[in-house]
Amino acid sequence: MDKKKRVTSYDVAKAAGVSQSAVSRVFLKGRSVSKKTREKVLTTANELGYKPNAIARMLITKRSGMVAVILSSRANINYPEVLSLLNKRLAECNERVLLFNLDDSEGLDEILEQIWTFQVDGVIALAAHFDNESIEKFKDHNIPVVLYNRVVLGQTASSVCVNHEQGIFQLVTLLDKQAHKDYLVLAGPTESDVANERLECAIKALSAKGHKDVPILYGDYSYDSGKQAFHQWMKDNKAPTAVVCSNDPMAIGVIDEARRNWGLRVPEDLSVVGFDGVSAVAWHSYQLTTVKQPLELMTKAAVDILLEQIETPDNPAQLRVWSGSLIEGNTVGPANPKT
Amino acid sequence: MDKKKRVTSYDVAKAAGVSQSAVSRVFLKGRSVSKKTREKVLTTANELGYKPNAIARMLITKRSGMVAVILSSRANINYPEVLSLLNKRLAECNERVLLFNLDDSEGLDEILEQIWTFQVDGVIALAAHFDNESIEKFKDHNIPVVLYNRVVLGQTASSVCVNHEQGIFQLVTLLDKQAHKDYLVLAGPTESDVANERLECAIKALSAKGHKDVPILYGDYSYDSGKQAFHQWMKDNKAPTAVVCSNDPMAIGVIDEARRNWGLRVPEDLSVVGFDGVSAVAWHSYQLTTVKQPLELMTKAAVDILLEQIETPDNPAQLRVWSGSLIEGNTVGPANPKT
DNA sequence: AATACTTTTGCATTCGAAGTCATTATTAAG
DNA sequence: CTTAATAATGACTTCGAATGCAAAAGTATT
Repeated sequence: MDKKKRVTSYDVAKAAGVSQSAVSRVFLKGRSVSKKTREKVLTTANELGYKPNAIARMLITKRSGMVAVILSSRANINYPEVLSLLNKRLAECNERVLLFNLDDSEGLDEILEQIWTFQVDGVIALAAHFDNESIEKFKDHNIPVVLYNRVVLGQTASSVCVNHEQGIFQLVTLLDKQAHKDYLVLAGPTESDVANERLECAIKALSAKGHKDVPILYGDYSYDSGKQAFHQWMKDNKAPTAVVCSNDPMAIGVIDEARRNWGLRVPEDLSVVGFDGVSAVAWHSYQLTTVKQPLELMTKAAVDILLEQIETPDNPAQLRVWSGSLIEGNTVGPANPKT
Repeated sequence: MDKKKRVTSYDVAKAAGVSQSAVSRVFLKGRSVSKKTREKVLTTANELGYKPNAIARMLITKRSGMVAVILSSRANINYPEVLSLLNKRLAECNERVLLFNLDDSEGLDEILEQIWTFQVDGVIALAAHFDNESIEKFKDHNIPVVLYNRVVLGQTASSVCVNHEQGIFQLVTLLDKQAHKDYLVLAGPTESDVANERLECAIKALSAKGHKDVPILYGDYSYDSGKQAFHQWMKDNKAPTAVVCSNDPMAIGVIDEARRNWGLRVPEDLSVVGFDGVSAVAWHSYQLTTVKQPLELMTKAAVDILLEQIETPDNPAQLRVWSGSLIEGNTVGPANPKT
C-alpha cells in the first residue's frame, strides 16, 4: 500500500472506458478531444485522484519544467529577494526553481554535473564567478544561461545587469558636489567579478572628477569586513571625508566603526555611500545614501530572456542593462576635514 | 544538432561493446561489474560525454532526488540562511531543493498540485501556516513532511522547532530582574502560527512574573510595522519601560522610533528584546538583546528526519525542540520610568 | 443519400535508465 | 579435473505519459 498505489493515466483510461491517449490529451491544452470524453475523463480522474506524472512527461517531452538557479550565498545580500522574485516569475511561466548553492562545500564541477543530469531547461546564474570555460560548457550542452549581474567579456551568454558605472558615477558626483577631497574606496572581494567592476567604476568616476590615487581598501562584502577595513585604515592614517563602498553592509560597517570608535559624525565629519539599496538600508539610524537596483525589472527580464532562449535557442545572446536609482539618504554631507 | 544529440547509455554500450545494462550498472554503486568492463565503460562514457539522465532514472526508481522546500518569503528574516543551510545539507545527501514560494501569487492548492506531479521525495515546510487538512493530504500521497518551526497539534507530521517558551521566558526573566513594571508586547501577524505561539509565550511568561494584562500591539514582523506600532501606542499612552517583540526587525523598528521620535534612550529609558538572532542584529548601533535559534542544528535535524522518513516511511513522526541561546546585547537596562 | 472533409479516437511506439532473470564466465573447493 | 558456488553479463521488461499515424466517427456539401 505504499508508492505503487499511484494512479496512472492507464487507470483513468480503463475506468473511463477510453484509451490512455485520450486521457493524456485531456490534460494537454490544444489537443482535440470531444467535450464528452473530456468530461468523462476529468470526472473519473478526479474520483481516482489522478495527477499527471511530471517525471514521465519530462522524459518524453524533453522539457523538465525546471530552471536551475545558482547562487553563492555570501555574495550579495539582495539574493533572497532576487530569488523570491525569480521564483515567482518563473512559476507564472510554469517553470520550477531547482536550487544550487555555489559555496565552499560543493564545487562548480559538482554543480554542473548535477545540472546536466537533471536536464534543466535553463540556468540563471547569480553573480557566481563563472569562468568563460564553464559558460562554454553550457553551450555544449545546449542549455541556455542568463547571467545576473555579471559582465561577460566574450558575450556568449545573455545577461541582465545593473549599470554599475552609471550608479557609481551618480554617487561620486554627489560627493564631488560637496567638495570632498579625501576619498577612500572600499572594494569587495577580489574574486568577485562584480566587486572588481564596481571598484573600477569607482576609480574611474573619481578620476574623472580629478581625484587620482584614491586609496583602496578591501572587504568581503560583509558588515564586519567594512568595520574592520575602516579600523585598519584609521590606525595608521588620517580620516578621509568620504568613503565609497562597494555594497551597503560594508558601508554600514564603516559608519558604525567611524561613529563608535573614532568619534566621527556621519554625515558631518564623514560621508559614506553604499551600493545595492538593500531593504535594511531603510533602517532608521542609517539612512544610507546608495543606489538601488530595480530588482523587479531585472528579475522579470532575466526570466523572459531565459524563456525566449529556451523556446528559440538560435536567438542571439542579449545583454540588458538597467540604471540604478539614486537614494539620497542622510550619509552624505559637505566636506569637513578634521585636521 | 539540437537536443537530440544527447548521449544515452545505449550509445555508450554500443561504443564500448557491452550491453546497456552493463553501462547502467557501472554508474550505480554496489552493482557487480568486473574491473575490466567498468574501465572500458568509464573511458568511452568520458569520450562521448555521457551523463546519466536523472529524469529517466527517476521514472524507474520512483525516487526523484528532489525535496520540495516551501517558504513564505515575508514570514521570517532567517529564511535565506535557513534555505542555504538546508540546501547544503540536502546536497550532501544527494537531494536537490525544488523551491516553492507560498505567497499571495500562488495559493497553497497550486503548490500542492505541483508537488504531487513532481513526485518529490519529501517536503520541508518553513512555517507556512498549513492547516492540518493539508498535512493529511501529504499523508495520503505518501510524501513525508517535516515542518520547520511550526507547532503541530495533531502531531501527524514531524517537526523541528526552537523552544519559544523557553527562549521568551529567558528574555522576560532578564527584564524582570531589572525591575520593569510597564511592559508592552509587540506580536507578529495573527495569521502566523509561530507569531501566535510567541505571543502566548510572552503573555504566559510575563504573567508568571506577576505582570498581568500587559497591552499587546500587533505588527507584521517587519521593521516598519514595529516602528508604526510603537508610534501609535505612544500617541495615546505613556511610555512603557520594556517592550517584548516577537522578532528582531520589529524590535529594531521600535528602538529607532523610540530614539528618533520620542526622545527615549535605549537601554536607559526603554528596554527592548527581540527574537530570532538574525545576523543584522550584530550591526553595531543596535546590539539587540534577543534569543538566537540554532539554525545549523535545526536544519541538519530537519534533513535527517526527512531522509529517515523517506527511507522508512512507517517510522512514527517525531518532534525535536531546541533551546535558543540568549544573546545579551545592549538593549536591556534597569527600569527607569519617565513619569 | 452519397461524397468530401474535418474532428476524434486508439494503437503502437518512444523517451532513457534500472531491475529481473536466466545464462555464461570465473573462482573456490573437493 | 570435476563440481559447486559465486560473480559478471545481456536480453527483455518496466516506469508513465506523449505523439505519429491510420482508422473511425462526425459534420457539411451537393
